[in-house]
Amino acid sequence: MPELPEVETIKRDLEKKIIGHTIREAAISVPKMVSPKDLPKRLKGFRVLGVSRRAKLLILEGKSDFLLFHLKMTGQIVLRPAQDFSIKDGEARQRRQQKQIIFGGHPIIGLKELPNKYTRAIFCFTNGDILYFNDLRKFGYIKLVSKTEGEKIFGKYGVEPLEKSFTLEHFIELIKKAKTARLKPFLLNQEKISGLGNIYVDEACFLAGVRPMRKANTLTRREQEKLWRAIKTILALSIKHRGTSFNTYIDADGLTGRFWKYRKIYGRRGELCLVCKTPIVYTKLVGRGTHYCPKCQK
DNA sequence: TTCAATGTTTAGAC
DNA sequence: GGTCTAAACATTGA
Repeated sequence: MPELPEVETIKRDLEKKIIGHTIREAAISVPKMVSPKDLPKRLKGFRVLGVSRRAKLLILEGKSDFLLFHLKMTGQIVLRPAQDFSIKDGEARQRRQQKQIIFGGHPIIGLKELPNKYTRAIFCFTNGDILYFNDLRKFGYIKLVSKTEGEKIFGKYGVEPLEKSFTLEHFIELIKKAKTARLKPFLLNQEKISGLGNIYVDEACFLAGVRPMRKANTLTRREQEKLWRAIKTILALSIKHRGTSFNTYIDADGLTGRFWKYRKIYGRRGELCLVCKTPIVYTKLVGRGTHYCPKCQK
């Protein structure tokens, strides 16, 4: 699922747990998802000094390197705290369950054991905590880069929509440059604005009352402003609800993303618009499933 | 069997 | 240089 709010949620949860901790050992099972090839060797003794996010990239900051995670469509990060062996068996299991924290990503139903068949990399910390990188479709990647290389990668991404630098003026400039591009590909383009994915593009367009297939340069000033505001509103709302989970990975732990319940348009194919009761239209746009209300969105 | 899925990159056409 | 499209990556489930 990982779009900006999901990665941001992971980032906020992780930084509370792993800053200052050191990787004792790393193991990878799908080499093509990882670079450089000798990553496990090079990660020995990697101390996490900070956790951050750029676009949809999760970043563990080391002394001289960045460890980058991209979860793509089905990536998932789980931190399992060290198990407490000092308490009795049944109790330990229960406590472990309570302490087991899911840091978002794609929910894989019915696979609660760790590691599981989708586990692509494992990082063991010296304090006993274990970080799992799971990815059903193997689209994601893990990359250890120097800080210089890292900055180069970050530089390719566009403005962060929740930062102050994402001003209305800046947004209007981008729209101007986008010319005849349709809103969907324009908003999905990470080099323009970074972090929006398919769900939030549909949601933002709905909130702004504009159709995803509108040409960017046909927006009125009023629509530009509404869309700008909608992007920030939607992202902030989703972060508040810990992002989007299509399903719950672990039941009743209160830690799964709740934004799914608040979505107004995405994934509601065939249902009625919550505002005007018109059937929601589903179509394909630039190869992506796209939803809009033909009455509310112009 | 066929289609679609939360992301990104690339190739080719215009 | 830009934009658009389809395809590729790999897997599952409806």
